[in-house]
Amino acid sequence: MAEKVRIADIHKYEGQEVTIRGWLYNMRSSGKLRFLLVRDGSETIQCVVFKKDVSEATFADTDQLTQESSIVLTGVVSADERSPLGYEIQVKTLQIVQLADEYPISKKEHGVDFLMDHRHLWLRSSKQHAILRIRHEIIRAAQEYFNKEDFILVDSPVFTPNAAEGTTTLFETDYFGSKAYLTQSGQLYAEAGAMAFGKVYCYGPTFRAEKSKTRRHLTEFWMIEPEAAFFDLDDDMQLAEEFVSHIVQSVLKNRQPELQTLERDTSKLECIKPPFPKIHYEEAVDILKKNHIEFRHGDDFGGTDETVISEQFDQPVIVHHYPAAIKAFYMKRDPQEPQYALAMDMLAPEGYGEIIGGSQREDDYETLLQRIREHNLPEDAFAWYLDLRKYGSVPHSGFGLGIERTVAWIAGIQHIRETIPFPRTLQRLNP
RNA sequence: UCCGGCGUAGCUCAAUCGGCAGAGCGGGUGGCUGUUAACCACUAGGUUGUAGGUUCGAGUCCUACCGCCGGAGCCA
Repeated sequence: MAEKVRIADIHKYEGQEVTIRGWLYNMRSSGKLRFLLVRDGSETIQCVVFKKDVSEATFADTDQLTQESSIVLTGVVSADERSPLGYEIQVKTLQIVQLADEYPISKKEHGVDFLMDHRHLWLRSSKQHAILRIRHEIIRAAQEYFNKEDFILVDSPVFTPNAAEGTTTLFETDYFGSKAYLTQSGQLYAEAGAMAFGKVYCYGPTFRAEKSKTRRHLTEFWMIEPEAAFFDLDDDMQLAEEFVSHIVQSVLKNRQPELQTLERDTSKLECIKPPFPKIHYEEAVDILKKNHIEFRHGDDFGGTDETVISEQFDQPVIVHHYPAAIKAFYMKRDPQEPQYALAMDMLAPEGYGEIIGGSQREDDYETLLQRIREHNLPEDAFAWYLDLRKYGSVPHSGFGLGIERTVAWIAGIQHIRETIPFPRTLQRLNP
């Protein structure tokens, strides 16, 4: 009985008979020869069927095979220079598990909309494999970093009774007769966690009902949000830069083949090491002025503005001290210059935009209550949040990192919709 | 919501000035003992997004609608 092996491990079995289980990626035939390209999720390998080496029934079976038919085959592993993997399998027996119907995704070009309609099948192709493996590595490395730094995972709820920030449109749902909203951030709950555990993070999906139609937007995206007690804005920025460089270096270390598949210029990633450049909002505005960009002082930066600012640097750049007027109610103001919030955004290089938004939080009860009133937010819904300022309030800070934008940047993908298995956008809820 | 673009075979596209709707891939049949998006021959496959209009004649021009894509605003 041949050992069942993953194709990724095939190099350990040269000269031995093995069984692999997978799907037919492609087949080429040449008279009495059949070349089956078989993938099993871990890798793809060419399997050679010689008519004289197999039974007549087995050889006849290969003629029926269609793209993506599921098969189990047994054969001997042999080294071969002509194979991209370095090995191929000389087939002895072949079992068809299921003969696939005509497969909609051919090896030629397809449009994005067609591929997205078949996203459940598109995930099988090599480019999507590479992207999602990099996504996996980014999430793994992010959790590894927080674990190493003694942050505790304290997840936030998805159903919430109120908006974290009054401005953004929320998805409304019926919650047994009353209204509930899908969360747009786990931050407020992470703050409660930080007061309980000191250092925490949450990781989960977040939802924005904004009608944004750009390559940087999804209606459902994943965010990882650390929050730490006794952290000021400087501590927060230092955490952010060390966290992001750990993620980039982990991808470089563990996902080289995937980066090559995507033809990513890794020299742009190798230089990502702390410290990152940190500039005041006013310095960022000066950069826009020098580049003759029309910009109204006091506004937030648009997509083009972000690109121009980030192009001045090889590394991600952190912009801090935004005008308080354009920032969320919970952000603490700078005591020296109260017109500025102790806020910071991290902009990814190469025009990939904002990947982190964070701040030091307002920790004074009266000030926070006043902000809630100024923003016309329901006081009773925030009673528990205000409690955090009544029972041992301390300076604290945190940030949120958008997973999909980070994947797009590190993997070098133009459009964010390919960085998540099943994207949800303004126009797409299926599959 | 606003601005711009595109809808032709299962898929990706072509069709000159308004004049017989085509190719490649995929499917089917046959051939080939080392193929690398294999190749060769033959073959099936169409309400040109929908509705109306102009014209001897519309894939092509006009109007409306529908769908999708890109960008702006807003944000991670």
